[in-house]
Amino acid sequence: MDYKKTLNLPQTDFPMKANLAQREPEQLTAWQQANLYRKIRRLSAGRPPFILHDGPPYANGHIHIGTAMNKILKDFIVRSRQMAGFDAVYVPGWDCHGLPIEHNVDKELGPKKLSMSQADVRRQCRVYAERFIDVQRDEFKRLGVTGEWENPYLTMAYPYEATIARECFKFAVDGSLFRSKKPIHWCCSCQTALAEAEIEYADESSPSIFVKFPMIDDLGQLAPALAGRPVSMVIWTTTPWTLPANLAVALHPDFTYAAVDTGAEVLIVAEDLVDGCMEKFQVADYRIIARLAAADLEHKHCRHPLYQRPSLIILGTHVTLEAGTGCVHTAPGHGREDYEVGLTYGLDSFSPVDDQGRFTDEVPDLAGQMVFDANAGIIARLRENGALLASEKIRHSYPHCWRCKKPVIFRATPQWFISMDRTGLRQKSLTAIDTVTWIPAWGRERIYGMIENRPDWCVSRQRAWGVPIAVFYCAHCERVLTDAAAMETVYRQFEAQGADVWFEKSTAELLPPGTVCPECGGTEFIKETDILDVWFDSGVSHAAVLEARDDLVWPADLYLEGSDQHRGWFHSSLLTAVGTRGQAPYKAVLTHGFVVDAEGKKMSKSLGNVVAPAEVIRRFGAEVLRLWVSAADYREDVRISENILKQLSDAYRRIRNTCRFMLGNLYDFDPAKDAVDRERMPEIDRFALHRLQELVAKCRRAYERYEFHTIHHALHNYCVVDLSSFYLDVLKDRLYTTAPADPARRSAQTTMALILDALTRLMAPVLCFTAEEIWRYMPGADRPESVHMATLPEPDPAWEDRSLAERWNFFLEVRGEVTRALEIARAEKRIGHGLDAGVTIYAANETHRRLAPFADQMSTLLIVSAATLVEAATPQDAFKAEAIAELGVRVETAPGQKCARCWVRDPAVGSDPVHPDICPRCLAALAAIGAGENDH
RNA sequence: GGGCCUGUAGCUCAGCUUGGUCAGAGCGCACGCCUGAUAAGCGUGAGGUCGAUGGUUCAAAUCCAUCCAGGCCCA
Repeated sequence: MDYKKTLNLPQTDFPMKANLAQREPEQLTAWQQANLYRKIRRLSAGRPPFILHDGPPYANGHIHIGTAMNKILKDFIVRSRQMAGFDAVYVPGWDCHGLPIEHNVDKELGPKKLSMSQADVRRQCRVYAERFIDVQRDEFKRLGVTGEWENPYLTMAYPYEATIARECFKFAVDGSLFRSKKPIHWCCSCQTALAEAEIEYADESSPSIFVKFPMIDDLGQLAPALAGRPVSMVIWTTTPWTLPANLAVALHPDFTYAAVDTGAEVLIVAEDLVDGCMEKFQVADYRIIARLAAADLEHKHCRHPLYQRPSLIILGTHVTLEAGTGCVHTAPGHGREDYEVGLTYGLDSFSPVDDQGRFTDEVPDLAGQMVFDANAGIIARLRENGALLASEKIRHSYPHCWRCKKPVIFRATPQWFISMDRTGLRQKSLTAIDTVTWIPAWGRERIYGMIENRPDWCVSRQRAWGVPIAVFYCAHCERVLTDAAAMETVYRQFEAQGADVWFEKSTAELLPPGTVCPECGGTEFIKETDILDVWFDSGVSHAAVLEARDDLVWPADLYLEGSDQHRGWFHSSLLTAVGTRGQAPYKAVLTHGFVVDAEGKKMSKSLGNVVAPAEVIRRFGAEVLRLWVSAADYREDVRISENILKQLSDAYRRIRNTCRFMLGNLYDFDPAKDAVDRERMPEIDRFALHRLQELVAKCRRAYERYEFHTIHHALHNYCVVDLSSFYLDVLKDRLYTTAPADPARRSAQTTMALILDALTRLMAPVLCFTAEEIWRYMPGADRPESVHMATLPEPDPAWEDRSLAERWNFFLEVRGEVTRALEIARAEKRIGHGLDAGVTIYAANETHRRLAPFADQMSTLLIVSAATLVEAATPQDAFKAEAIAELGVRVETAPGQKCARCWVRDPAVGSDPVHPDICPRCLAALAAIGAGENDH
């Protein structure tokens, strides 16, 4: 007889092979058709909100692996908070304005751009951004990320643009917004400001000159040897044309400066550079007559080499010994570092150069000359004055305009700033930082240091694609118009027609008639045409999104971005919120690291180690990508490689198969009718469920703390260690060989159903596709239609039993010793399958006492045919346990014949005349099934 | 050059706060078993001087210093 047909072997259509790349899109479509997202929203009405506010990615190009990780992490949080009982609305956003898009549009337009108005160019930029929002939206959805994809926020949406303008105006009203000159890259040929990204570096030949700045103050007090001597600071520069704008000479605070007597005069240079300089100046005979600390020279004055005006000696850490003299010519209007250091000494950003690069009337002797052309004349004048110590040519890397390829200059132009200190923004922000939970905690130090030290926020850009700094200033008194009612009429127009109206309409058309300057009574106003830094755009998302939408709350519960955003979005959001509302816009800020390659190196095209999310999805599925995100401790940098993805595929298959096995054994189980009460369950089932509670508790805690890698390891370990290699393995005999409705079998099924239910819910935020797939196959009807409408399991105290767990954990240790003994017998070819074996377990004293309760189920639990517990010392020839005292194992071939049905060896096999090849246990099962009697 | 952070088996992670059974887990690998989870399942085993070097201590993966490698942000 074929007894196999009388067994309850697993049956399921749940596929072993996931075929993720193909099936995931089908699942996404099914969710969409079922309107799952809306159902979840309706289901959550009235629940407490949990708002993760999305930091907007830039609407340009395809998503990369880092963006994918960021969005997947957000999805874990949104889904797990949703399933934890919150109403977790997630509104994704896009950052739409800014230079990269404007550049790409420029490239696409080519020469056509020249004939287009700014408004036309802006329209093209808008179309471009829309295109990539669609691309990225599809890519994000493909990752399984849920949210308001049909209703995202866009920084270029008209109401959003109006909010940007209004928030900016608030800074104008409270006096934080001011204009000041600051040096920027400027192309004299294109007559335009250039961003760093628009600069190309190329080798250029420049003058290299060493110039004396005679001391005005006498240094006799610092060094008697200098009293009454002609003393000069010596500077080096490669841009002689900036000398007319010189206001200071900078020294490094830590360097020592040498006063070098060359006979006729005394020159001051950094001590370490004396010999090199003297060689350059062709001074053979010299000696150091004094050494001066930089700090002692600070605030002294020397004289400008061309004009009768002083130049201040200042200190700055940007000074180096790599070239020159260690004394740096400082023109705050013509250099970035010069400007920064100038600010701390209150120096003016003097920049007597016009839009075309010609000197202005502020330099009468050079007025009208192009700066580069002026170099020769300036050098000649210096030589005449006796101020020139050396002059040569050098080739060095110099910035050029990306468009016209001509060399660019640094030139101070009027820019708009938000002051960090006029209204106490810095201090208020620092205070606000400590009301926020920073995860990891060092995030607090990082942003605190940045806010503490940052300069005023330069918010103006001389570009086309952005939101204007929508303010007017009085043509008469130059003050910013702060008439809120008048300005509100402008912002209403933004709301209705977009910020484009600012560029399309005249001042008179924008402002209500009769608008008067409250300061001076003037009636003429000038419209500012600079646009805002895009960091301001995204920085006010808390106002444009959190405050504006009824289903969101201010402040957000959480912001989550890469650690670079301490300088970026966390930073700009903090400043705009504190400046206008006095509080941080977030309760907590979570940061993740960057995705790096197998060696921990950053990804770059040149290294060829870039991993594209689309490629990972195609080969492994989004689910494996999600598993990768869940497995890593994202607070540090996260590695990705072929090997790592392979490993996660294996882990995925293990989890999937474990669930599939349980599904296969639940094919005839109806929880409503067949479930078994705890009181009637065998201990091992109760132990499995106790362990499940521990798993649930651990995962809930980890979700709470956003520690997803803990969940991944716990889930995987539970599937492998608790289920697959122990509980489910032991269960097979009970599930397969007993009668279908045998209470023991029903108990096993009850246990598996409970485990599977909890497991599926626990994995749902991470493995959103697979959890849903399992959910559809699970037995029972009393369940939400989607796992994503369900809640996370909670640890159920009814299933907890610590003393039982303690007993069983000890038994598991013993089991480990027995498998070791079995392995030895297997290696000696005495047994093959474990069911070939009969074991005798020798235990004494305490060990025996703890093992005794397991005596009569030992063979089942060890999956051997016979197991006898003997209270005795371990005989010499038996296996002696190492880790457990007074425990030994003897392995022999089990007595009797192998039952043809259950494969367990039993001396009683053969005793039944009708079924001579099966055991009494199987006979009873056959009787219960009602099968067998008429089958042969 | 500065600020913040990281460095435990081939891989992903525990352990480090509160120094002394703390050198662990799973995967992978090797070998074996099974063929009633089968492009599955079970078992056993090998693998790390805890980035390096100094120091503190009776004792350091765990505390301190320096260095090396790497990341983010500035310059």
